Amino acid sequence: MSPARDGHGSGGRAKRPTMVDVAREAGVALRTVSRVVNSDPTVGPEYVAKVQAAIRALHFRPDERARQLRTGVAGTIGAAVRRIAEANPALAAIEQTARTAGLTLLASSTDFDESRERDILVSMCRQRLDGIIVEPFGESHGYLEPELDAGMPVVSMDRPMSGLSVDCVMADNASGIGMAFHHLHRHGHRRIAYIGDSERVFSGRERAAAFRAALVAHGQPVHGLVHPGDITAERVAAALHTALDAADPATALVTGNVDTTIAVLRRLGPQAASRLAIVAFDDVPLADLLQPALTVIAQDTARIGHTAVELLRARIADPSRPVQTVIVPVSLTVRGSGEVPVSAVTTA
Amino acid sequence: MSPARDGHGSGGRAKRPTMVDVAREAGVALRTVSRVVNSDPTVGPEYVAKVQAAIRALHFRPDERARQLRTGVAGTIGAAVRRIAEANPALAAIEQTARTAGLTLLASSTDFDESRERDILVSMCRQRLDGIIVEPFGESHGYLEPELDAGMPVVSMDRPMSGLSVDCVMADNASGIGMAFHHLHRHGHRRIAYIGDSERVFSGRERAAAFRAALVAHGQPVHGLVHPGDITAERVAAALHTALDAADPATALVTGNVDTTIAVLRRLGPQAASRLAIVAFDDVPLADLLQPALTVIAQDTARIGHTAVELLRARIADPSRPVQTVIVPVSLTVRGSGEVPVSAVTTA
DNA sequence: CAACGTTGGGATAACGTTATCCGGCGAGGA
DNA sequence: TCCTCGCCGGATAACGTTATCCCAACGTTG
Repeated sequence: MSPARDGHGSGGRAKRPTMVDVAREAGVALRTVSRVVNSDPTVGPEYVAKVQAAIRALHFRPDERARQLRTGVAGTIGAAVRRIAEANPALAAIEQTARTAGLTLLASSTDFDESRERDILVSMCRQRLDGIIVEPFGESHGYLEPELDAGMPVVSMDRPMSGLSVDCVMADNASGIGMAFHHLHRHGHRRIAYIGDSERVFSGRERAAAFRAALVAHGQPVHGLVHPGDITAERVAAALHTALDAADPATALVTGNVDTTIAVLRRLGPQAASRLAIVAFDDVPLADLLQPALTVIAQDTARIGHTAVELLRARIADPSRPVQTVIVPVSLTVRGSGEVPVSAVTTA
Repeated sequence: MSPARDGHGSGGRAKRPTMVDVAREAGVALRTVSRVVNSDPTVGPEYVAKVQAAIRALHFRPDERARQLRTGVAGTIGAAVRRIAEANPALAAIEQTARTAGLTLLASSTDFDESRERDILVSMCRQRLDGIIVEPFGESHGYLEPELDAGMPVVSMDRPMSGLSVDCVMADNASGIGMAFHHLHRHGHRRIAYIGDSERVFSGRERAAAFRAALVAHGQPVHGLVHPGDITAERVAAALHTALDAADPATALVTGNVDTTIAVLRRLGPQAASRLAIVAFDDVPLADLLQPALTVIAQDTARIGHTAVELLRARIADPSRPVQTVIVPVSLTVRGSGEVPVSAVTTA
């Protein structure tokens, strides 16, 4: 019922006031308004007061686009991640760190779609953002090379960027898988299976390889125990069947990422899941409320996100600094599912 | 190891090519380049080819900021929600719908902080976005009034915007609470308690009021059964104590939002939780993996997000259209926790 | 008293794009 | 053959801001 909205006579859009309007209102030069807006200290207090009064009276808000066009800096960095709007603690850390550094964050979901990823990155370049953090999905990022040459700072997160030498921060996948394996091994398990993401994806490739290495290091046969692939209900079901319904069934399971973990738990159901030792790579929201609570290899997502922003800021500050890759350690969080003893299976 | 990155002699930033450079390279006028970039059909094919070749040769990318400054439209809408980077299906729907409409989405977390919310909204106004979707948190949004007058389209989501007449889309809180109550009542429960968000928050207020109304409608006493408040472990524990350890303990529980639900489940622990009938307002990720699986009142988040974008687009297209509030129905998802019989408690 | 730094504000040229206005050129009609 | 009309490309003025240059006024000093 506010009369404000449908005013302006009929159809005439209210033009926003500009600095010229403010200058006229304050009876002052344009340059002075600019100085006040940028809180330049060389303006007399009475002028400052006059200008600020005019700004308030006219409800003036400087146009950020014009400022960016003129100064060249955006004060904004982009983040192209697989999914915003899903639990993504690294993105939360990025946002937090960016905010602290006085940077606006423009986040977009690549949505596991290579062409969408490209659209987003190109769009971010067109917007002349100060830099981009990307969780790369596709395999060919050659189209970014001219952008890098033109000085666009880029940091990749979670996996390196195919063919491009950019700063990168990622978790220690190999150690994490090793820790998971050793934990289960220490609890007596000898037949340990792995189900994870496709080896087309970098992290899926690294984790599967690390698991094979762990099997070999412990003198175990690899056959039938390592199941990387697309995360579909059918494929996960097939992998579980191979691993658990064999003559010599696995008594423990390592899952390779959040989606795999959830698919496995859904497939197993509460009964079977509680009789199997499970260590999941990546922490899962509400993992502590499951039964048994989920033992996980947790990435230090806060540090990953923070590092990504700091690498980007360093690159923005000094474009010629050497390219750097940061590996962030992972940690084991014991909650119950990874400590299910071997005997639990035999009693089933 | 790519030689690309540290090139450019020493310290000289490679200046990006502009349309003038492209025009010179193509031996053509600036205007022609602009027409090609905007795919204006009145350009001869051989000119188009020449310009496109020059664009490719120079790796030219038009500067979006300049375009926006000139044309006035941003092609971008803002979303100020409580948390990106957390499960937020409505935000996912907003992003999806915006993308389909050819709009870029700029999402930011207000983070339950009123001053941060203000910063974000003002910043979005300064960026002259085409419109803003906001999940309002604070109580005073008067500072947005001049923006509305200046024609900034705003849509509020989940709750109305205090004192401002803007389009709004939200879930049917009252019906949802009513459905939850009736569901539990139909399963024989007579002592049903409610724990939810603070009544300072609009939805917390609406849901608590609806629950009180349901109690009254069923001739139940209200005392000791309705517990709105801040969502802290202590407060939730106290509320549970009041509701469950009374002389006439509650046998069923309605939780008022996701955070409350999780806090309640954490406090109860798996044993107690499985002996109590629970219907949660708002669906929870992995709700189906809990034991028992969680029965919920689910908002139609896809529709809410979609509607928010559509309301915004309609407002952008016609700023003088009447302000509209859309209430989106909720639905009951039966999974187990809401169907625990009364006897389960007495056997404890 | 004149010359000189210093402080603080005014005109004006960018930033890179789009849009308005216009002029050149080939074709069709008288 | 000349005029006019349609068509397509070229100079130029915006969009709203910041930054460069410059000058007026003031206080200080030789």
